Amino acid sequence: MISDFSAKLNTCRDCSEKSCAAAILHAREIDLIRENSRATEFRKGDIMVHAGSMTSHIIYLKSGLVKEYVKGANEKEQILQIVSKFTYLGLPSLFGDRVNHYSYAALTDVTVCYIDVNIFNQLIRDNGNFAYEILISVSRDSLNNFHRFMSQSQKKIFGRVADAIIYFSKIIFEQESFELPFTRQEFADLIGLSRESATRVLTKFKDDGILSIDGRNISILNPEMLIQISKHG
Amino acid sequence: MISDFSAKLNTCRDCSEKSCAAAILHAREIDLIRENSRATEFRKGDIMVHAGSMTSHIIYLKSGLVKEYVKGANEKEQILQIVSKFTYLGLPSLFGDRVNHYSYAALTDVTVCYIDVNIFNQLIRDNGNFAYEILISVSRDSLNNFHRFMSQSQKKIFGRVADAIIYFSKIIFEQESFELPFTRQEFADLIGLSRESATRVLTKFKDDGILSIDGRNISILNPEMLIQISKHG
DNA sequence: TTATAAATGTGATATAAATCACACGCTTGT
DNA sequence: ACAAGCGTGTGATTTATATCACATTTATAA
Repeated sequence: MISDFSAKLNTCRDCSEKSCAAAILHAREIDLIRENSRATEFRKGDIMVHAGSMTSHIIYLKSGLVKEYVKGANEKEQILQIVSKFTYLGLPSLFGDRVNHYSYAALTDVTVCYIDVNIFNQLIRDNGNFAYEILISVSRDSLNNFHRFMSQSQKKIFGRVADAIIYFSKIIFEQESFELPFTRQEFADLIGLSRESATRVLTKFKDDGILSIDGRNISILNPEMLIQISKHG
Repeated sequence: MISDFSAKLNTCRDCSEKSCAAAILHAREIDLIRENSRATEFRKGDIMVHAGSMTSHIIYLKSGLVKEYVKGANEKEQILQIVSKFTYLGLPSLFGDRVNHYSYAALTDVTVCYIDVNIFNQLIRDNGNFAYEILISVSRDSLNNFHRFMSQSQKKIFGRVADAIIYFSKIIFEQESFELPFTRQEFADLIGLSRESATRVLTKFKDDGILSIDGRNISILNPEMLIQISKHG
């Protein structure tokens, strides 16, 4: 973590990286956040939160990409999702037992705000509209996780890789060309495959002219075909 | 569905089947619910909600057991969870696109209350404490789904069946002996197995003296062993 | 009751994907 | 510049679980 002595100077009121939910807050509520939050940064590769630790602050992601993951029994990593900016991390854990159920690690350099959980809870109780926005966010997450779950449990490896590529293209990067922010192993962990299988499918897609692949750089050449594969398998 | 002309007579204020969240509401808010809700019943086997349909009312489950499920590509059913009484159905869908993402079917005879979604949303916006309770509920659900997901994607069939048995014993029935409220096929659908594999594992557990099985009636004879199996794989 | 369908158990076989094994680049640091 | 170590591709082999096929039991209905 990079220490940041100017942190307390953050001015939430006109922060350009404010969340949709925070946009709803009254000026005095924003000030309450300002007085009880702290901006900081993480470097690519840093572990931000360990699963199992207690939550004292909620983390708001201002910029960068973060992976949400857990380690299973056999130390096998399952990546739950890639989180991009303007998102609160670990909301479901906050409203449960206050123990973080997931780990978070920075995939790129990242800037965040720590907000005291008691203040955050207070805002939810005091401002139903804020609570409503948070509910929307938690719900969207829940549905997304479910869709990933269905992809993993019902589709074969070609369908799953297709889903992952579509996910990056549409949701994360909003482009047909992008650079995967991680290794093949992590790509495999995201969709619950072995590294070798993931590789094999990617090369197959390359050979079939569906993708152009150069290391971590991927371009979708045939989006229709990709959608077909996603649907079928 | 059984028609119920006395429905409008429900008296939410002293309803003994009120949710934790509703217990927080003020008298006038409860009255608002009463004026905009309707009690009704379903028979065992009835489909209550079809995935894909629009949400106009939220369903509160007053008694009985319900399965939350979806049908995958190949018509293969994945059961997400068994929902028991005092639970709102389909909350994540409500705060998303208002389309039901899951289907619901009654596993037993069931009594429910329909509550107008606009009223429900209004209550959330007006009463942060109510919103907070709903958030807790959505979050708990989200974490539970995640745990089931991990069980299915990382464990082998013996571990998965063990998890399912523990789930019924601890969460649903709170007893070591219980009657499964569905067929072997549905049991398999809950943990993402083929019917045959599910059967085989159950008979193995029976032969090993871990369970006593008579049709749908199951008793746990060796809970420690079951936990061991769950942990290992 | 009898007939018909649905649910269940169980062996044999098929198969998708993991695992194993190893070669070939790239970094990275001394 | 070289060694040491990751990350990556690719073939051969293994394995867990689905699928198939069929017998048996249990429900449902006429």
